[in-house]
Amino acid sequence: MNELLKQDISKAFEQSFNLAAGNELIIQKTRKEFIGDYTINVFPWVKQIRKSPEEIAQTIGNYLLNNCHYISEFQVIKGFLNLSIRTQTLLEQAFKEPTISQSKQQQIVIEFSSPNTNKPLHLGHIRNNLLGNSISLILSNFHNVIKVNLINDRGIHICKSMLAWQKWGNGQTPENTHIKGDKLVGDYYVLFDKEYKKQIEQLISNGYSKEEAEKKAPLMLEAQEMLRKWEQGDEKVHNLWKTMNQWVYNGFETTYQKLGITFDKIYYESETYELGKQYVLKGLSEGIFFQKSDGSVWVDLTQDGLDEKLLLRADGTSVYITQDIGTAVLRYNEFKPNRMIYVVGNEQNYHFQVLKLVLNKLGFSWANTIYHLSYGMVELPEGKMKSREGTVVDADDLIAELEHEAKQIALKSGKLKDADEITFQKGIEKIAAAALKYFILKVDPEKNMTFNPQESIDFDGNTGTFILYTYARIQSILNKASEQNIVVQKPDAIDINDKERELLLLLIDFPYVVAEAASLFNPAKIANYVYCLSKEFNQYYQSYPILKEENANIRNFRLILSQKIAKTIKRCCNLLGIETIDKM
RNA sequence: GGCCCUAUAGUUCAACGGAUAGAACGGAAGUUUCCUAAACUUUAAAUCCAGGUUCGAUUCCUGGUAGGGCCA
Repeated sequence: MNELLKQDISKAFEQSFNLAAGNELIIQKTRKEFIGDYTINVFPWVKQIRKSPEEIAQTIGNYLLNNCHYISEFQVIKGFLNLSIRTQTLLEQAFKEPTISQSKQQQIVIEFSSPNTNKPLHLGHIRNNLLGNSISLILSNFHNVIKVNLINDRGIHICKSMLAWQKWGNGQTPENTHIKGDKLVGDYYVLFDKEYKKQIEQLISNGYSKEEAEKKAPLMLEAQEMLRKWEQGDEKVHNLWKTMNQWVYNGFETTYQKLGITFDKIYYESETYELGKQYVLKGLSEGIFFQKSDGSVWVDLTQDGLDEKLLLRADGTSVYITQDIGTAVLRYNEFKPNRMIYVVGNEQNYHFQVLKLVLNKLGFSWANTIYHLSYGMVELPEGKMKSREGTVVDADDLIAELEHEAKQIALKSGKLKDADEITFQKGIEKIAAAALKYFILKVDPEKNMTFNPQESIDFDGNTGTFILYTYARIQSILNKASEQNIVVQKPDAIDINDKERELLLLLIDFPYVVAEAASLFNPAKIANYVYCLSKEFNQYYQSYPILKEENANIRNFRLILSQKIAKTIKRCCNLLGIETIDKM
């Protein structure tokens, strides 16, 4: 519809004013207080044409009315040209299958999640996972998408939890404690920190400076020793490392399943950091990087407006970026993607600038295909989540809490009471997941968002529940229709009311919304759209009978419209990684 | 100290440079003999400040202020 209008309006400008409308031509929806469906604004051309806005709009309007069969009337208000589309055309457009994309255009690798194996997943990870997953789903309409995860499974922080377990673990395992693996390991990480702090305080009271104490604390020295042993391939350390990491992976898997997240390929930092090191050393020998007197390797980015950046520590151990270099190369060689997307928080904006530059300097022309999909932090009302202060919102706890709340509401309202135990539980889980996913995804990714644990996530208003409810309502109507042996079929020529018109226009919008979401990497566009569609339908439902409409032709139309809306809601939900349910 | 990001009702979010800035929650007032009230209707309430560009600025530019982040 949009394209068609654009073409014809461009033609109108050419024929009437011998002028290319160009990029200035923007079609928007007519505001509700005016008559019309689509609006263009002729102000941009007033200077060139040297006529009044009203005159220009009038001319274009006349041209369209005379030359385009689908325009039924137009109105000019100031510089705005409001066009009305023939109902028949709207019906055709709204009910045809949306052609989102014909062929897979590009190969895209998208990395998201990227957890550390020393801590359980929290709300920040949830945002990352949901964004990555939804964007993959959206892009899959246009491209061949490969979802990858990079697990940060090595380094000093991992050794800390290993060391603590070794010292104080008493042979605890997820099996014998019934504690989820990632939680158990996380507990030991916290324990390390606690004991480490005690040692620091002890040393300070013995006259050490804070800095000295932090370096000299025996626990820290032991952890560092463990890391060295790990890097040398010490068998005992490696066995412990493998065991504990496996606990964590099992734990993560449970959470991923709850969120409906899967990956096509998992990379481990322990398998890529050596490769990264090789490239850093290669760059050093080629004079791309330089070495400081202590032996550390750096890259000078002052020419590019940045600082010098450390690539390899003095003791030869690698830093974050070292392994990112290795992983990028590995990934490129494996998939030869046209584009590599990294879904990583905006705290790492600088890091990715550096990564791109470093890869460029190493001569990888594909470095420019890297796109850092940067998203804002999830904050609490009192500020950042801090694990030390215990304010981190744990992913599993949050999901459990939401399920509990959904259950209470369902029991109280008597919903789902006919369902058997399993269907009921499944329904609750899906409702809770939808509420969480929608809550996170409706916010523009680049913005920081606030999460209030007390108020938690709403089940009323602009929420995932509302969307699911609308869908279930329509399913209920359609089920009743089929019970009454009413066949949903195309109606004959029909007059439609304003609400129906609004709904048709929204349906026509769907493919454009998906395209916009894809080009902006922004699932919030889909979320806003589906909310708008659901709200519009609920209002419609309230004011007009659908199944109970007596005129069979109108009833037919209303049923087929409802069916189409349900289908579109479901599509949107699926793009957000949300599963719909037929009853609630 | 250098660089980056953000700023919209009491709160959480919308609004390709376009018409009277939309919603939700919360507040106030209503709607169940009728297709699911997790819904619907009515109502009060906002663009951080000062300049600039433009026919037109919440949106773009400059300078403040406040918050967040990154690099030392």
